[in-house]
Amino acid sequence: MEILELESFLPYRLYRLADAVSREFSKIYKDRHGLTRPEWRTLSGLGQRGTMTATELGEQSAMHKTKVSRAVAELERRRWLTRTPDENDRRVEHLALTKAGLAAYSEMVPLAKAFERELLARLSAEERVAIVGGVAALEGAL
Amino acid sequence: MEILELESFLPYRLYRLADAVSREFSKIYKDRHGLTRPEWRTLSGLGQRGTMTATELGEQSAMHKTKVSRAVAELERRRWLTRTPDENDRRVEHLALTKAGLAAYSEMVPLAKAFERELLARLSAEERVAIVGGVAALEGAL
DNA sequence: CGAAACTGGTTTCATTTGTAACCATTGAAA
DNA sequence: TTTCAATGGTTACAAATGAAACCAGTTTCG
Repeated sequence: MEILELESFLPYRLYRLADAVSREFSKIYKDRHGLTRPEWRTLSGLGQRGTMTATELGEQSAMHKTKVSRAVAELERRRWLTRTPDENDRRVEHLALTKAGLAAYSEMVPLAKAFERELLARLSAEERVAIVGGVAALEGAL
Repeated sequence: MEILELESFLPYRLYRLADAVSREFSKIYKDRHGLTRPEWRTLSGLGQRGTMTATELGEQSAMHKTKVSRAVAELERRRWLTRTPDENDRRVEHLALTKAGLAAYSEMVPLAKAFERELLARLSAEERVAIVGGVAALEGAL
């Protein structure tokens, strides 16, 4: 009978790896500020781009619109972001971080960068090229 | 102010990639048999190894014991696996697939392999080496 | 022995998620 | 211009998850 070796099956390995990395990284936003992953991505997206609509946020950070909606609601509750209705289309809201939101963002950015740097630092130069290039290639293949 | 580019941030890219691949792959076990990921992993683990305890399953497939417990309960409900109490330690149960479980497993294995093959087929030989090697390297770094 | 401490596995409860239905508004078509 | 499809965003509900408490059974060690 034909057998599948789970440990070497790419979808499984990829998922397990991403899960482990993400779990480790989540400490930065979870332990410090009690953010969920969608909330972190929302904060991060707005910090990076300045202002975005919920739909744009969903596209940029690969989140379903319900996740975006809930994350935005929570960040608003914390007064980390504000909504500004669009002039022309009253369905649309432009989101932007408040001072408090920006403060949290700029506190976490260096930590995030350090995390990535230290992760990659455990690899050789060739391995770094391999993982980054390999991920890019697979992304492109989808 | 320092900015983080989410789109090129490795933890994010890795997670998004794994999520996309996993989502696509899940169709094989979800659409066909209505299995969840933990259930699929449990089936797969037992199909591969023949017999395992819940704890071993958790180690092999990187699942929390509550996930294993629930997945095993569901597969048992379907009569896809049976439990046999251990002779010496009455806390332990040895799990094994029934005929029906094995049938489902051997039906899905070729589909899983084909999925992986077709995914990798979209890459060049160098890219394949890169992704597989890169993933292995990062796994090792954790 | 007999009281911890530990381990395999299940259950409970709160939180997170996904799907689908929904509301309001806009754009296209008749 | 009225109707119908599409779009931005929220909500309701069911299912999946994680953490911690829990229930046997086992081991350790005074």
